[in-house]
Amino acid sequence: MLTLPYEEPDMTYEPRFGANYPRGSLPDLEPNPIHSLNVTSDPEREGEEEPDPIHSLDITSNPEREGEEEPDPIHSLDITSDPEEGDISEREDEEEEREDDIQQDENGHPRKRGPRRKKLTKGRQERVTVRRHEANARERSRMHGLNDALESLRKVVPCYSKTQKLSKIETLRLAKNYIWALSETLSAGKKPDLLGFVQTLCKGLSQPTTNLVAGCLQLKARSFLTDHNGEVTYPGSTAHYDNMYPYPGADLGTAPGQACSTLVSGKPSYHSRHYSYGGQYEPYYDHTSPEGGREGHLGGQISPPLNFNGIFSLKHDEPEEYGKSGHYGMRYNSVPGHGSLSSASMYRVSPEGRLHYELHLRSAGQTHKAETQSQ
DNA sequence: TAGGCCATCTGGTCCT
DNA sequence: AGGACCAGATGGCCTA
Repeated sequence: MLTLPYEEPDMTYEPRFGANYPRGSLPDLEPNPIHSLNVTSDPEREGEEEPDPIHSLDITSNPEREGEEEPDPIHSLDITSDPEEGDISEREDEEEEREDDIQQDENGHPRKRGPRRKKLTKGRQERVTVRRHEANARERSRMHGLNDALESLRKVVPCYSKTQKLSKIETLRLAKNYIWALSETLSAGKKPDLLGFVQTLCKGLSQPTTNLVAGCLQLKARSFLTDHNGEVTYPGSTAHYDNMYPYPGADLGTAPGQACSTLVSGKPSYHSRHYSYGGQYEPYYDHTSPEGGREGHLGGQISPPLNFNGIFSLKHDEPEEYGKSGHYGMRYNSVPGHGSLSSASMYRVSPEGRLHYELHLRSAGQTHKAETQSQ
């Protein structure tokens, strides 16, 4: 629901292997044989489940089989080699259990020929099962780690709510936009344009996520919606701009009405939304968005314009306060006496506490306290 | 009920 | 050889 087709050029691709069988081409499955581990295909064994035509184990690691035809497009169990085959008694055991090739498949077509199948011994079957279970556990653990990292990411992107979590894909998109927006701010070397910042933040996000971010940022989503082409549209009134965010004029060192009046009076457009914050800065949105607003410049490459030979430092205080409220604001804080804009600070504000993010730009000859703060 | 999102299982490939 | 990584497949849950 949250996810809309994003601007990834093409999400479809050629699979590396033959795993993507058209579902229609598969035989009808039992109600739920899906993930069972089938290590035998002996149809005579009573009381056992039907082999899963999809996920049954197919171990064909015998290098001698290279170049042979695939034994079966569906992963039927076919264990044809075992590194431990040197054991004579086991070999005899296998010889007994070796089954003749089934001459016909279920459709009456002759089966492909290949190495004669042999059934698993109990011990080997157990080993296969154990290895599979271990691999499953590792995979679960790996995915949990991935999800943990994603959760960490959720907490540092501008909109975080425990009650309404961003989906994975939206989290990544928002994070990318966030990085982009911050990078633009840094590369511009001037105080950020709030509206533009939020617009960049919401580029390509789904409507629900845009609304969520808007809610978090106390903005009206419609004021920075983008159209189908990724262009920002302003559907009419701008009257609500001045209550989009509680503009911290004091924090910015400008009169409260100063920047806001620019917001209201100026018809903002994505390419001309340069608020004057005192009028001392040149327009800096000469390029646009993470989503290819600069045709021919990035050539489809989506990467933030981070330069300056600088680094980010993200100071995230009191994370436990985070998420206590679903209502956050964003404000920017100038540092008195830092007219050079070597440092820009940004807050996420909740009623309970203020989270202070400081962006420190280290450029030639500049040293900032970020370096002295523990990471 | 359809669609989105997610967790999980699974097997192929790559890497150490 | 074994683990990591990846992507396909599937079912469950939730929401509009």
